[in-house]
Amino acid sequence: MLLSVRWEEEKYEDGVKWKFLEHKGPYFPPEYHPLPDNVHFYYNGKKVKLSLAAEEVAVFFGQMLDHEYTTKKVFRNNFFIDWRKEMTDEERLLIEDLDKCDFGEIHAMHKAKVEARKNMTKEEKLVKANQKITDEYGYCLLDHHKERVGNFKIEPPGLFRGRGNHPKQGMLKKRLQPEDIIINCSKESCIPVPPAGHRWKEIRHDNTVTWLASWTENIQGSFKYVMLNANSKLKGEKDWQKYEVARRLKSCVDDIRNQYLQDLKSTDRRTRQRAVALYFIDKLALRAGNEKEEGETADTVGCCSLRVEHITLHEELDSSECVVEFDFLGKDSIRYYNKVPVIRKVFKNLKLFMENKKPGDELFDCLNTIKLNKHLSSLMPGLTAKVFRTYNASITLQQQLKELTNKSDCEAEKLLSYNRANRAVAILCNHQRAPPKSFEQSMANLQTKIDARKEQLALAKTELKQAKKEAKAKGSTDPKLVERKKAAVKRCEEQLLKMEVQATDREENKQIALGTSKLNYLDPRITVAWCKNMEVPIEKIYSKTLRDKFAWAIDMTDADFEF
DNA sequence: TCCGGGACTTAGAATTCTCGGA
DNA sequence: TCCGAGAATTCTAAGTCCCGGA
Repeated sequence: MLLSVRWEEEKYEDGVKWKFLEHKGPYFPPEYHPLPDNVHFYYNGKKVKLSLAAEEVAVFFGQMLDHEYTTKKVFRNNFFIDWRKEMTDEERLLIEDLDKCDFGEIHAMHKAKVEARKNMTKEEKLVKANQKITDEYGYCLLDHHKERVGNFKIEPPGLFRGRGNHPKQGMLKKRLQPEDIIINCSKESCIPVPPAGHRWKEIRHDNTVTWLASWTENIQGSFKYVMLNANSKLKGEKDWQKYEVARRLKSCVDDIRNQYLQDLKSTDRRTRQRAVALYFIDKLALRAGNEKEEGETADTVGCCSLRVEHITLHEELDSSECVVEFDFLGKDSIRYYNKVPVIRKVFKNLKLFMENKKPGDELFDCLNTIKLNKHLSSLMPGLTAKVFRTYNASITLQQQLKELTNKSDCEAEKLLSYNRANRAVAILCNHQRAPPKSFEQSMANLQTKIDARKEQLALAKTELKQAKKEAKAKGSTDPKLVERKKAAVKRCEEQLLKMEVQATDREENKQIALGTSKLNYLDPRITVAWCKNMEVPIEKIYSKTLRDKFAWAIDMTDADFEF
């Protein structure tokens, strides 16, 4: 196991990220194995033996049959177009309608495989073989340190699963070959050996970047990278820097806020648009909102790319004045819906920006993220729109923890408070999740348990009373009986409280994802300091992976740390 | 100033693992 | 000991932001 690295050892020269990098190259997924003889594909009711290439793609679809994706028109169309490209001329001539395709046996085979795997022992699941792959490909040597590689496995082929209403969903993600992969490593290192009979696309020695391998993905034409694990020195240092920038914002945020409040009155429309956008980014933790290529991705927006149709102005709503109602799809097509009272100057500006525009027109027609970030970096070096999210998330956690936790609380209560503070951040950042499938059932189960425990407690109390009475009346035959009964009542009460707290926590968490903010937005030093103050073990908050990732913070943080 | 390429962080879903209760 | 729910981890899509060239 790797030990966490200390950070003071060496400072990198400006622009040079590393001096020595050696690795084995990425791991390629196994080749496609043809279907067994008893599994068939049918077209129009007739058995059809597909060519290997077409069969592989058919299997991708067949495996997904339970998924909603396969019912969507766009997904089906894209899949069918790409599938036909893999077919032989003969197959193409025959298979002309996806609706006439029967993947039933392929689907059944897949389900049976999944089921069989469930019942396998660890050995059968090839745990050891997988460990061997990790041992061989999962590590690299970076400036004399052995470091874990994050995603050392090349992405297997499959059907593209874009989020939301993605125009390219269902397209074929092609199998990657070594010939597609660029390797990056030191000149003087052992160059990774490509799989037998293959060669790499290119070998590069660029020490100003942190990736070990890269390729161009065939759906959007974007780059993909093999990079280091989050617990690596390189990533850890970057993470630390991110929070230091956010802390610097803390020291000048008042000035910046005053500035944009002033700018709301500017005679220059561009300045006023920038000020309103900044007001949203600061107050609502909206993302910057880069421009996107139309038709290439799902239609989502952030602050700068908001359109008129995404907001509704209410002079008065629910006894508040100047309310802006937001309704748009953000990153990952997650809906942002919020009704926010704003100051009058913002409200008036919004009205002006919306004048004479159609619903599909840009709200901030004189603004984009480049202009916004240029302005921000002039106010503070390193300041960009996303720093506000980090800053507001972390400061909110710190404030909420102060407000909610008492040293005298029991551990379960402290953890509930922590989760509530975490939740406040997740709500601010709009981190949502689909409610777990079995949510209602599991809540009901928990309630049943709580009820049972309540009965048990009542019984224990009665027994205690009885024992006391008997002890008083005739001097007990068992002198420790009362003590034992007392302990039983106490135990019962503790268990009941724990369950009730758990139920509250779970209910409040139904549609909220805490993980994203914990992983990306909350300065871990706030949490480490809180744990020390509250005498809560860090393991209660951070999983093993998070403790590794935040090793730098766990090492360096004292109880008196202030964000 | 605009544009596209490039590198990196952030995101929810899918998959795998683990642990507590029957 | 077995099972299943929930936690942890993995996966990879989808953002942000910077840079360099025209």
